[in-house]
Parts: sequence; C-alpha cells; structure tokens
Amino acid sequence: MTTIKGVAKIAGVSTATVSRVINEPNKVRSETRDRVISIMRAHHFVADGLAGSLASQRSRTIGLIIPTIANSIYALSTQAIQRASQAAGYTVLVGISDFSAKVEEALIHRLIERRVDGLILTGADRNEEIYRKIAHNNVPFVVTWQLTRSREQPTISFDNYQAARTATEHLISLGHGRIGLICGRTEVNDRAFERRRAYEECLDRHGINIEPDYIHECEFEMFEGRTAMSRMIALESPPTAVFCANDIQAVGAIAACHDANLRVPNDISIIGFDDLPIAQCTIPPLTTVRVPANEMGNRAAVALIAAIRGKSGIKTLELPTELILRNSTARLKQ
Amino acid sequence: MTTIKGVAKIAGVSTATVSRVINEPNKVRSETRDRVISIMRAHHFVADGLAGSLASQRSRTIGLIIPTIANSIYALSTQAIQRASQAAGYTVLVGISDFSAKVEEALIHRLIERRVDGLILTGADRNEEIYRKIAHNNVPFVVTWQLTRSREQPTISFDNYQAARTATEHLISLGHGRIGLICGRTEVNDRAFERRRAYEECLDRHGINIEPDYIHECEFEMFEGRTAMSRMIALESPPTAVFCANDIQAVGAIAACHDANLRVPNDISIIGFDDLPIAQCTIPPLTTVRVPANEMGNRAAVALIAAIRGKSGIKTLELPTELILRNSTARLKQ
DNA sequence: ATGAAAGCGCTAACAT
DNA sequence: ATGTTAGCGCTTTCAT
Repeated sequence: MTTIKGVAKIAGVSTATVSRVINEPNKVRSETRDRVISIMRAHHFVADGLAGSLASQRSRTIGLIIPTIANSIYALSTQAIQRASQAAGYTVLVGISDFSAKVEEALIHRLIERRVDGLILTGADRNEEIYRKIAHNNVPFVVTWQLTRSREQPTISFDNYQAARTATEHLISLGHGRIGLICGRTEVNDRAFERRRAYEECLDRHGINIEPDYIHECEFEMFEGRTAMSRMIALESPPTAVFCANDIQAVGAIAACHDANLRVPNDISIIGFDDLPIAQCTIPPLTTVRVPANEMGNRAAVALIAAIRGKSGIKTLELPTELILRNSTARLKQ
Repeated sequence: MTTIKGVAKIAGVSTATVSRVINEPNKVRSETRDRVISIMRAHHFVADGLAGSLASQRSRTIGLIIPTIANSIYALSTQAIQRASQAAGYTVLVGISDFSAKVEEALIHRLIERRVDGLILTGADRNEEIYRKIAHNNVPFVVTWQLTRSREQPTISFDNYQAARTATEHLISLGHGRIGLICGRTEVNDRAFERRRAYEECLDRHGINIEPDYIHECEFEMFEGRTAMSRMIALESPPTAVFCANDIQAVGAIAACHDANLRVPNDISIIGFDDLPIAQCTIPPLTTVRVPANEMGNRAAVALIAAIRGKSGIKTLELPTELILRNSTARLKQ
C-alpha cells in the first residue's frame, strides 16, 4: 500500500511537499501539485489519517453518545450533528448506550481513546467520575437534550420540565382532571424524569390528586405505549386525557384507543411530545410539543467545533419549545 | 496529559509492560499489573488508540455508509451493526450520504483515511472507481440492502425484486387491476429501482397496462407519500390498490385516504414494505413485506469482522422476506 | 516476566 | 517553493 513516502519518491519531491499538497495545496507550486495529485490518483492513494492525527494532535473527529437510534427522536438530532460536522470537515463517531450507564462509560472511554476532538452527550445525569475522565483528557464537550442550569456543564438544549408542564397545563385547561402519563423509564433517563416531575408538580399545583394507576413508565416502543394505554382504559375509572411524554408512545396509545372503540379526542384526549413527522399522519393528527431536535443538534455541533478550534468556550443555550395544537385533544365533556 | 511513558515512569516499569497491561494483561505478573492499573486509574489515563492503531496496523473500527438516518428503515440495521460491532470490540464510524453519490465517495475516502478495518455499504450501485479505491487499500467490505448476484461484490441482503414482486402479486391476486406505486427515487436508489422494476414487470406479466399517472417517485417522508396518494385519488380513474415501496410513505398514503374520506381497505387497498413497528399501529394495521433489517445488519457485521480477522472471505447470503397480512388490503369490490 | 529500541506514516518547525 | 528531520504515542520483535 502506498504512503506519502512512496508518492514522494515517484514524484521526485519530499514527503513534506506531498503532505502540503494534501493539507495546504496553495503552498505548493501548481505544477508540482498537479503532478503529485495525478500520481496519488493513479495509485488510489489515501493518506493515513491516523498517522496524521497522531502527528498533528487533532483527529477532526467528534464523538456522539445517544441512548438509541432505532427511534426517530434521536435520529433527527443525530442527523443534524452529522451534517454540521461533515460540513466542517469533521467525522462523527456514534456510540449507542442503550440507556445503560455502564455501556455509556465504556463508550466514552473508547471515544477518548480514538482521540475525538470533542464530545456530544445526551442527558446530563452520569457518574462524576466520567466527567472527571473527560476533563483530565482535555476533551471539550456539550450536553444536549437536558438543561442543566444548576450544574457547570455546558448545555445546548430545551427545557424538558417547562415543555412537559406546558403539555400538562394544556390538558388541565381543557377541563380534564383525570390525567394519565405514559413516559420513558425515569431511572435511566433524566429527560423522562423531568417530564414526569413536571406532570406531577403540575397536577399538584392544581390540587389534582396523583393516581399511581395513571402513571406508566415503559420503553420507547409503540407497542409499549399501546399496552400502557390499554391498561389505563381497563381501569374502573380511566383517565379522560393522557400525556404521552413522546410521540412514539402516543402513536401506540392512539392505536389502543382505537382497539377499545374509544374515539380520540371525543372520548379521550391524547397529547404527545417531540413533534415527530408521524404526529401529522396519525388519525387524528396529534397535538404535541415541538422540540427543536434539528436546531439543537446543529447548534451543539457548531458550538463544539468552535470550541475545539479555540474560538470560544461553549455557552449554555436554552432553545424554545412550542405547543402544537392539532386534533387529538378536546375539552372534557361534562 | 498522561501517556504510557508517564505511567511507566511512575510505575517503575517499561512502556512495553504498560502496553502489555492494556493489551495482553495475562502476560504480566499480577502484582505488576495491579500496580500499573491503579496508576492508570488514578491518572484517568486513556491510551491513545490512534498511536496504537498506527503501530499495530489495525484500527478496530468499521465504517458504515447509509443514505439517511432520519428514518427508521436504516436505523434498525444500523443499530444491529452497532451492537454486533461493539460486542466484538469494534467501533462503528457512520457516514450519511443523503442519497448523493458524490457525498458517498467523499465519505468512503474519509473512512479509508481513518483506516477502518472494513466497510459496510448500502446498495451496490456506485462508480467502479470507488470499488477500485477500496480494493487498492485492501479494505474488506460487504454490500447490504441489495442483492448483487451478477456482480462480484460480497453481499448480505434480501432480494428487493422478489419481495416487491410478492407485494404486487398479492394485490393482483385480490382482483385489483388498477394498481398504483409510490416509491423512492430510482435514479439515486437501486433498492427503489428494483422494487419499481418488479412492480412493472409483474403488471406486465399479468397483461395489465402500466399507467404513468399511477407511478410516483418521492422522498422517504410521510408527507411525500401523502401528497403522492392525494394526486392519485384526484385522478379521473384512480387506482383501487397502491403498493408503497416503504412503510413510511404508506403511513402518509393512509393519511391521504383518510383526508379524502376513503376507507382502507374497503375503498382502496394499500400495501407497504419493510414492516417497521409503525405498521402495526396504523389504522388499519398495514399489510406489508417484512424485511430482515436486524438480521441483515447483524450478519453483515459479524461476517465482515470474521473477514477482517482473516477467518474467512465473505460469502454472499440471501435472506428471506415475508408477506405480512394485516388489514389494509382487501379483495376488489365488483 | 520484563526491557530496549526500531518503527508505524504522518506533520510541522526550521532551513535552504 | 521545497527539503530535512525530529517527533506524535504506541506496538512488537528480540534480548535478557
């Protein structure tokens, strides 16, 4: 396999010149440059980026940790991060933690090992030891999907608490008092935790009793949302409205209502969270909270890359969310 | 920042010993090993994988190219690839081509630059020059999502043509003669191309005329499927059944029927492709063709890693698909 | 079981 | 504009 040494020899120049052709082409006389380039082409030469990174002490790679990819939620922000990074000449290394703290720790270790220039994390709730390891290895990072005002981590996110509160208030303002919750597992997911906290505190603030049978934590799968909803429907006194803390589960919940011959929103109101594309194609279209996944991903990547280039530190940034009124919620029938 | 040299000095051993502790721990006396390990811990030491890869000439990284991630289709196989790779000690570098041949070429170059030990590609239709570059750099690879019996590329996939033919035959067997098609852009997507070819040849074989107004190519977005369907519904003589060559577009198509007050499947039959989780939660549940995305991803990763380890070459493997009968297709009303 | 030392392929001063 | 050369941090062969 060809190396810059080989190319240099054939072209009759030094390795430094070949390196310049690759990295700073305009510092090389066009004649020399063209000759070198054509030789590289002819030999299908691809420079060894590992050697380059080792020598230059930067990898032009950024690491991203997400809990799962199988679900559109993180796919959207991931895509935005990929796009922004590729555009800036960076490659993204994605690690999927499957909501496991242990796996996440191993993945972060791997990414640092690969000498990523920076790290984008999902959620803020992790072992202090991990943050220490990141700091000791001088890796700039940014937290997404979870605001951390109290902590010192640089964050680019919306506020899960406020957004979930908006959703809950919406149901209450419609006259509902028996309100259910379907959300992710709060022990492994601080975003779900915040959303549940908002739901509970909001009911509390309105003097509404919190009914354990109305609260279901489950995986981010449609069928899990469907099962949870079926259980609530089967209750003696079922809720008249349900807040699904993500659209995936909401789709399942709507299917469960349909299974039970309950009309949405006439018989039961459902509100989602995320505003995935699917929210526009459910029957009826889903009222939900729009989350700035794309912008969050883009901004996080851009800010991180700026920080890597030493142009600036990362300032915590709160992005707005928005209640999207469609057709799955209605005023409580007296 | 600490290096193995630093660790070695503190521990009073050579760098070779530290390296052994990291890579072949059992070749080091347990006493020495424990001392070295505790020093590494205390200093949050993370070995430089780039230097290691450069020296050992293997990166324990595999590259994956997919067209998009925003849609569950490729997310499922990607997840399977990630899992299998992580389990085998490999990191996955994902490149997203956005269905652009040019972007894909640049990404493949980047991955080879990063010295991936192997490459997993989506679809088989690309410039010969790219295959040559891959070969010249001795990178083992495997093609997924598209069978290539005629070509020499090692492939692990199902057969798009046969699967799409099954779907079309299903509609014909139900008595339909006016059959529409909604699929991806065949110029940039050989999977979509094969599915369209199967649709057309199948109609032809049954003596059914191919009606250009019944064929819509569009992006993998629900709303694009919805728009395409609306157009067909507005036709003077609309189709009585539509084959959506992926479930995403099918969801949009169902929504369009609902918009137009057409009942599925009473007024119009719809069949999808992929069997994504959403297919079970549409109203009505979607008849579709199940595609072995998870198994394909897993097998591709496992086979590639085996090839990397020199255990075997990659043998082309055809995975089965399956017609999943649910409730969105029905016999044509006379 | 451990150490010494020669690279791996590139970058980046510094020199010319 | 181009060349010389000393590393980057690790692995690995060969000694001991």
